[in-house]
Amino acid sequence: MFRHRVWMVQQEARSLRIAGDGPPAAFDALRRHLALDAPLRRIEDDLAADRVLRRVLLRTSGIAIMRQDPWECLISYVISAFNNIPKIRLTVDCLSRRFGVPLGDGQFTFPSPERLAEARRSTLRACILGYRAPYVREVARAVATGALELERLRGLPYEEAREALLALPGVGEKVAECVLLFALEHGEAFPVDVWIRRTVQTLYLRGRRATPRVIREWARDRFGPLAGYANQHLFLAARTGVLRLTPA
DNA sequence: GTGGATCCTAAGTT
DNA sequence: AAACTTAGGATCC
Repeated sequence: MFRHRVWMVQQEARSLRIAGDGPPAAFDALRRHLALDAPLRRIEDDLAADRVLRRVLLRTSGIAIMRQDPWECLISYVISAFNNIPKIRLTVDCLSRRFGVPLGDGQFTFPSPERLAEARRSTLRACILGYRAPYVREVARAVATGALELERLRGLPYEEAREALLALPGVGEKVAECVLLFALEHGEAFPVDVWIRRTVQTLYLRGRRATPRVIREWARDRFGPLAGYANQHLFLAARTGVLRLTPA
């Protein structure tokens, strides 16, 4: 589902087949949403200058970083903290059913900031948010009142956009970097979770330990505007197990 | 082999 | 720096 419309997107050998009825403008918007316009050849050629990535790319080539909706992305990652993926899905589905707009076919849109901002804490907790409930509501309130203008962060320098996100409750370094990279088009963002940390330590630091902050700064220094793409190739390789990493 | 109790884990942040 | 909600997976009867 994209912008209140249901689309069929099917993976082909080296491309995507998109089906759905809507004006050409909506189709183009979906293409940009999926980042089908990203210059992957050039990006990967650049990254391949790095010895480690050159090897990783053999297994991960072809991925693009979607341009997600900032609001939906922000809330989703606030929910993701210290949580697991199946449960994150349950929560997002629950919130959509209770606060989203029904599309008539059994599906619901992601809830608006306004609806979440006025949600009762008890209702939020019913969606298994647990201790994150007040975070979600406060973030929703910041967006609903205009105290936080997410779209404006897109055009700000990376550091400034980052600071604005970190000021929100429930948003730490990792979540902020995710929103910067996946929604706000800040390509130098480098989210460090346990997988990325382990991978970087093993492949680049000879197994030596480093804090998330050190790793993030190291990555930005090394890969610049492509740090985010480097991150995703390393992450995918780690999670799909093609690197045979020893757990740290 | 199936079912249920129990323990552990999980896309971090405060 | 310890504590945090809680569903799902792993382990063990």
